[in-house]
Amino acid sequence: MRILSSEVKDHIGEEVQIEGWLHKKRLLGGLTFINVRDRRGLTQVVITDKDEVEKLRGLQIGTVLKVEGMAHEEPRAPGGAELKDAKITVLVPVEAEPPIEIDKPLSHKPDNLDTLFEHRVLGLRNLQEAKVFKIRASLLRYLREFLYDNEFVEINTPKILAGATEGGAEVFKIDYFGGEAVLAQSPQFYKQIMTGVYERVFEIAPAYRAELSATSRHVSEVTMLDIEMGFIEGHEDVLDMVQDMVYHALTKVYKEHADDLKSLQAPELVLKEKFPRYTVAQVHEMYTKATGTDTTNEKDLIPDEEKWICEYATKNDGCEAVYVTQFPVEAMKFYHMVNPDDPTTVMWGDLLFRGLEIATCPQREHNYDKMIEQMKAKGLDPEHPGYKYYLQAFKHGLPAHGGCGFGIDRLVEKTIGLGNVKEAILFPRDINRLAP
RNA sequence: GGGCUCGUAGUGAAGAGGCCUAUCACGCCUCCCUGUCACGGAGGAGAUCGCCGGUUCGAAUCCGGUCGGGCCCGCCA
Repeated sequence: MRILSSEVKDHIGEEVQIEGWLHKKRLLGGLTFINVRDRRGLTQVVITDKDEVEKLRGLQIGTVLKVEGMAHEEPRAPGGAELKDAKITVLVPVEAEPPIEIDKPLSHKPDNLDTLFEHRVLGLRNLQEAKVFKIRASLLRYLREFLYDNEFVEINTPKILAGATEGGAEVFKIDYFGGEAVLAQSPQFYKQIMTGVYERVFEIAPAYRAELSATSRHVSEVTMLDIEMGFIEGHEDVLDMVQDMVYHALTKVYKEHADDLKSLQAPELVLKEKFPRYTVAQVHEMYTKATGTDTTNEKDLIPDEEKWICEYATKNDGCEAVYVTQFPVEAMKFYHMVNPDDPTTVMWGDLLFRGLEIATCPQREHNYDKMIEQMKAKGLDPEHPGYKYYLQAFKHGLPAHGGCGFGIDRLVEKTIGLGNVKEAILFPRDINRLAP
């Protein structure tokens, strides 16, 4: 009967059996230590028998082993317990030398990322790399937990579409039984439609962006958390919900994974329950005044402003997450709602965290006639098949609603303090990488 | 798409016209070592210095091209 690494200490004085991967050998002559890795972590095994040590000869890191031995309490062993008088059985022999190191931290220098991803299959077995994706899983878990607790229904929408309609990013064209289709760059239309069913919905799914962007914050396949909620009383309801969700997930993860985050050298979390909010115009004005670079005519924030306002908010508001609201009407998409109190701005806020935009949170125009009007103003044809089904939902009644498109990869990157969004993705896809 | 950068054993780095028959660390192989946990010690194998061409008596090093990365901008989340 197999027990796990974390259970060895509960079986002191008993003959136990563990199974896992050979993680590290340390031969000290008459005494050999090996670490065996399983899903819970490492078990230290002490081997003194020459014949048992000889079984390990030529076997590389990654060998799948069964180890039977006596569980001993041992203060000198990691975790306070180890296996002694061990008998080793090789379940899957491995003779190939791993191309990268498994038991020492891997280089994450930008110049070495290509090697990191080239050997990703084995590099992910590195304990430090594995921690990144455990933390990612926890973030997703707590985001989901918050959304379920707030009556959001999890949905799945199609990723193969007839044509690009959301506007914005470039799309991938694919061959669809001889015809042309595109990969979804956002589930936005579908989630808005679904507010007509459940009021509150969310989806965690990939989105595909064919942008020729080669930066530390872009990939071709991203994991998006898309949220949409109906019957809002104003844009603030959306911002509050997303804020509370992020606060919930980050504080939980920082508590649960304190040790892992520390070993990954993640920054200390500086967060307030209520995130500071500044308008785009305010940020432009403050940034221009502080740096001398005039951004007052920019319609969006420039990347350096995103960094600057986050540093400003951390210092002055004690919060690394900050909302930038009221984007200028020049940047608006046809589905945005114009600010009723100020027609030069749109009900649209971006959530920034540690210098990077991680979510965009707009309120949508929900009035059918106004939508048609706004589409025509943008030169779009409401009769176009790409808009037909979408508009049907409005025609038959959608409440005031808004939501967010939330970049999971970027959240993981910034939570851990990584330098490139790709480091937060198991197998990243960018303009020049499609494998592994 | 534009600008700027970088390609040296499996991995990470040093070398910046001759001292290079290319150095170091990790990993690998052999040997020694009974409490290691980045174990330690001795030895060994492993690189046509991304590729092509040029300058030079001489090129890892300088120049041109090419291929492949990276960073930033634009675009975008």
